[in-house]
Amino acid sequence: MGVYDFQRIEQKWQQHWAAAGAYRVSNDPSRPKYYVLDMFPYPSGSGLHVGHPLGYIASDIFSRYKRLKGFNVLHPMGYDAFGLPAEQYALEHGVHPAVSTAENIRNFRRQLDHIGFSYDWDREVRTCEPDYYRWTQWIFLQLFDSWYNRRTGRAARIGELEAIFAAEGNAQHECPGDRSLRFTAAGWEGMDEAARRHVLMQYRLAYLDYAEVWWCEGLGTVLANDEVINGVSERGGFPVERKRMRQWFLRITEYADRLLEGLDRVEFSESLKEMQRNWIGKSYGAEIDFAIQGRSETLRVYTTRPDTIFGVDFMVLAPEHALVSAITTPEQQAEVEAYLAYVRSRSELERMSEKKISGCFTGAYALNPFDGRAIPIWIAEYVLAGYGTGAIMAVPCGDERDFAFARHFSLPITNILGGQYDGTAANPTKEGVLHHSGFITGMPMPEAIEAVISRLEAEGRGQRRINYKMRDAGFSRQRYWGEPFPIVYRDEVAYPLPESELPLMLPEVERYATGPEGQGPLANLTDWMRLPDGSLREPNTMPGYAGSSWYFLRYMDPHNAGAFCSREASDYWGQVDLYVGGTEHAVGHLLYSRMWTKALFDLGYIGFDEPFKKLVNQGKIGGDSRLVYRIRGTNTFVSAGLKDTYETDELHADVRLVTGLELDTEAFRNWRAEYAGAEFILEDGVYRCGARLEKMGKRYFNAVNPDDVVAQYGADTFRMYEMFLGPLETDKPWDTQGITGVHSFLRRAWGLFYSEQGEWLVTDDEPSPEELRLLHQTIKKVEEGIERLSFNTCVPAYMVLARELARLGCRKRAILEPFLVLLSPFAPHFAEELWQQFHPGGSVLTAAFPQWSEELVAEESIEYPVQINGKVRARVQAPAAAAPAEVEALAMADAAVQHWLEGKQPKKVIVVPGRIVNVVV
RNA sequence: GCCCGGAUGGCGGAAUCGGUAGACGCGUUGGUCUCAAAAACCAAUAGGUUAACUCCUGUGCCGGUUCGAGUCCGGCUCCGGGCACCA
Repeated sequence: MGVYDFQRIEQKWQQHWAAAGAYRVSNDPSRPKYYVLDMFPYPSGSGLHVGHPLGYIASDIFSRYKRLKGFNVLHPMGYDAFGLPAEQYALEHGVHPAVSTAENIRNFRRQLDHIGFSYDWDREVRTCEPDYYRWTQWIFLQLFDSWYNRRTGRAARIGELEAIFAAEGNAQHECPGDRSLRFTAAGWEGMDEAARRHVLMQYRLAYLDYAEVWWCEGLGTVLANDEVINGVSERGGFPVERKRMRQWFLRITEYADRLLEGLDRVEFSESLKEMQRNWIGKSYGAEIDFAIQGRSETLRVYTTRPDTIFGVDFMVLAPEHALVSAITTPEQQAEVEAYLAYVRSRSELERMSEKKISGCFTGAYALNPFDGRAIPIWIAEYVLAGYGTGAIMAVPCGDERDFAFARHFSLPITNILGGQYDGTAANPTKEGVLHHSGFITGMPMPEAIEAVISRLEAEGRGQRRINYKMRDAGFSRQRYWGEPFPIVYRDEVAYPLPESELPLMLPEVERYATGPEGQGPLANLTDWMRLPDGSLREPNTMPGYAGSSWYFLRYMDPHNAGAFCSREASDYWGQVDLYVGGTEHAVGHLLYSRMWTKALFDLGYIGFDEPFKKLVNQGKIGGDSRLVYRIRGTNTFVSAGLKDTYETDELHADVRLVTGLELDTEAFRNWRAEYAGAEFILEDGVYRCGARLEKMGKRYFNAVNPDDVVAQYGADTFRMYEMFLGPLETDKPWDTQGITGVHSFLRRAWGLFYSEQGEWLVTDDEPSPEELRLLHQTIKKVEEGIERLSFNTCVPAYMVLARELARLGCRKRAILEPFLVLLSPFAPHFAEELWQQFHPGGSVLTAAFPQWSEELVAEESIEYPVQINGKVRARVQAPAAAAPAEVEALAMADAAVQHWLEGKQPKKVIVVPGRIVNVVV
């Protein structure tokens, strides 16, 4: 009892909390709620290193603090358990993903439990459990059964759309899948079931479409862009081809504007909002129709700069553009075909990374809609088929890419910028006046943009248009370990599975190999694939982000067998008040979950349309690697200081074999078989390692396991130290040495309560004003620190208080009891153990966070620095309540001040109450 | 190239509203204790200057606003992150 026996204490309280269900939380509408969420982990096989729990610790501290402040806090944890790594492990080792995933989860849980988190484990979710993915499938069906009504700006039921079609056709509701699709009520009436379903599919929020993928016959699989090099597969060198395959998509593009607008209503970091805005990539411009010389077709382009239309010197089509074959002249035929063959051989990845200037003239000419000038039409891979109309008007004097292209092919360049264009580089300015530009000559550019669009619209040659970079999200994976689609196909038409048949269970498979035609492994299960009535199942599965797009809702009502989450529960818990996680999900998970939330809101299932009110991105903890230097071709290692005299190879040594920089050479020999016979060239009798900061991870042998740290110093020290390392949001290196400072703070704090002999030292004496002031200053600092998530500034506040109390010999209950409450979010086991002495059978978890009082925080007297002409020359004491005039009088009477004034009269004296006296001479 | 961040002792960092720069911890140095070492405890620790009291310089660089700038404004440099043929 005398010394701080953290091992005994922590084990005792972790067991006690678990047994008592101390962190169980109920949906209690009579109490104010607060929802603190961590991004749930993917349970990988390698377990946690000290970088992983950083965000979990921060959110745990905040949760505990909010509980002490009287909130009913929802603080859950679960696992994002479907995904690729488990399936690859299955392929290589034959272990069922469910088995390896369960094993990994057990290991994660064991590690988490040692750190003393306050999760309500009764609410745990696992995305791979049928009770969970049943609702992932159900939400997918809601998206399938919905369309986005652009007139009301929200999703609605597909049945409503059918009624509209029957009444008036689609004139009021442009088809997002095919803008040219037009039909009347009579047209709808005339369609058969399959045709109608086909039309509806092009409106659905979850829809089926054909999309191009790389198909490799030799491997019998679809390959990702990065697996294709120079037209052959990276593995095996088999040829690949573009193949259109049926894939599911989410129509997230319909939500682009609301995803942008919603960012103004949430507290995310500016950089993260910017990432999302860039990803969505909204741009304002116009579509313009160019006539093609001698042909009836028109060429439609998208541009953000319609004002530069008189500077168009050539047109460029994407190689995949539908008009290419039609407009190519016989003379250019051979050249165009050769170019298309070249483009087809290049992967998307190469196309984007190499950025070669390449292209080919089609022989055709477009006509400028205003001055009728004939403009050559080229094809080039720098124009992307998937953006805008897949065709551009090139203005080389104003666009860098067009300029480079014109230079490369020696095309003439028209100057519409006057003196703003010098002929050596394009000038993309939007501030200037147009030259040689017909009816807009002399007009400022922003004005000209409007003038051109108005005229185009009046003449029916173009229209205002907004474009987005964001594409609809691919939702099919040719994989096994994911949610099966609750869909059946009859005559190639997709129908939803009835709700009563959910969940559609993921069937067992013998092997995880890809199915025929690039389909998922499920396609190998012919019995499962074909239903008794002859309809077919969907062989692919949903992507990893399906389950993670709504998990924060399930925590609110995790055992509900009748709904994904009752409206009652989601109305009570509402938005996640604080969401903590890494930036790696900036444009994936965080966009998808925002979209799903908006769709569920539109359909009336929840009452809010942004899932996360405030988001904090914790920084990464870097690893401090240790390097050893092996003389090339030998098994002899040379100490860092002497390495330059030899030719060496740098290798990583496990950080656990090194103290400071000194290598335990014996342990190093035993570490791995290849080093068993290692020899060492020492300096000053020791082997010194080199050091480098890099990512913490297995491959650098610099990962520090929290289990080891907790075993040596305890969970409370570990928690405090992780916070003490620096601001939550910045990247910072791990330094195992530094932990002793925090650990000895806890030991000293323990010493305030117990003597070394184990006597309880706390008294019931009245605290002195100084002691009260110290306490209240600390309460204030800690409260303010936690509120603005500056956990790193709280730890020094505790340290100063403990030091000062020790100095004063203060062991008074009136001070130490609130100190324990203050400390409990950071060091819960420590606080709980000592709290027992004050409240046997009670718990610090249910205490109230102490209030600080302005009166007690205030000093009796304040020391004012006195600046004379900007330099601090003296300090004077003044009563805290002194008015500025009194402080000034006291300062002027001070001998040191008079000395510095050298008899001169001050011109001006500024007294900032409580702060400073400034004298200008 | 574009868009966001950031730069403070030997190191991690603090300074919340424009008001004593360097809290707190690590490391280092010295001391106490010890046969010795470790641990623990105490003291010093931005740089320069001084026997000392002092004084000067100092928050990436240049300039500005202000009685007063790490903090605000203008112009750079470097580092980190994101996006990248999106017309």
